[in-house]
Amino acid sequence: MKRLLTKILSRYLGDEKPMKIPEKSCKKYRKSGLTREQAATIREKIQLALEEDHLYRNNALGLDDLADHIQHNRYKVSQVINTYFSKNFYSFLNEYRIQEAKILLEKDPELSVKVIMYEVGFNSKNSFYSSFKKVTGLSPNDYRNIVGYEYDVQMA
Amino acid sequence: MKRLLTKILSRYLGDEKPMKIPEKSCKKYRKSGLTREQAATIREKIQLALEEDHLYRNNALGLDDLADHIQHNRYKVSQVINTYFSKNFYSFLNEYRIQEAKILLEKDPELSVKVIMYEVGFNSKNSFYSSFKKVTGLSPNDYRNIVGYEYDVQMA
DNA sequence: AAAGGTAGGGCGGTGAGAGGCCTTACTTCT
DNA sequence: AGAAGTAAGGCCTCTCACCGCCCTACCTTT
Repeated sequence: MKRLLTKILSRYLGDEKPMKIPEKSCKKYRKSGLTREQAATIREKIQLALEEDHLYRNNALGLDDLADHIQHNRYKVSQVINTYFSKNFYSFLNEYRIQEAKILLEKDPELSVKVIMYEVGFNSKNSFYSSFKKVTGLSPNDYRNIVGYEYDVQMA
Repeated sequence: MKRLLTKILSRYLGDEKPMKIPEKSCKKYRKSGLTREQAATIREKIQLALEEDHLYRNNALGLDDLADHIQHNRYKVSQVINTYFSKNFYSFLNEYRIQEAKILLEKDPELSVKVIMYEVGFNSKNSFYSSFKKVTGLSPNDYRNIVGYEYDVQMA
């Protein structure tokens, strides 16, 4: 348990997700024929596709599939993700997966890590672990334990 | 008419379409994860899509649509066209269009060039003319006249 | 005036390279 | 022993910058 606490101190503090909005992305838009309005539309559709339709649960989802789903050109979809969210496609996609994984880890302690991994759209342990660590700074089980611990603290 | 004859002499002679098969394309295949068997499969599907389904008549056809139609990754489809047929997507596509245009020009002298152009999948004069010239060496009307002329000669 | 033909701008395709995913195999922890 | 986590390597997808084609609009020819 001490080990976990040191992990909290070293990595989990101040982890409130910067979620930085790009400020000088307008210049980039000029490079291709993508208007700001169109970019905003595409952005919303992308978010709907993931948040409402949970496309990320499809473990074979690719950029083409997403572009298909929202009926927009793949180049533009890629560009919007890159410039607006400052991420590449997979990083963007996986954050949704990890987000759901975190919820499942907290909500249902009986679910194995493996089951959760498949549930949220990953196919392999390794991908899941590395993505999870990249986002949260912790491995899935550590995260589960720490969230449980913090929950206890708040109760006390 | 003299002008047409000089055009025949200068550009139309020996126009029997080389149709060169690529010989050293194996090297390129190694670069990506595309096996020769897969490439052959994709190649056949591409040809079926165009020759049987006449996809080229769709005036908005893009690489993505073709890839969708035959259910293969767009990069692989592109690679097969590039390496196997030694052409880029549009050149490849347009040869099918021009091929049908030539037939229509010969078969039905009443059809206007514009109608034929739309019929075979082009949207603009310019694209049609330049593509047609690239393939046949002549403009559509010249081609029609020359073919008619040669036909008359053969009759005589 | 209508058909044939020619020049710029934007979208789409291309190719090389980076980075992520997946597989296999190994180590650690319970 | 089984589940969790890590590491290395191959394959595949995405990305970025560039190039080429298609389209709009304007001349030229008949």
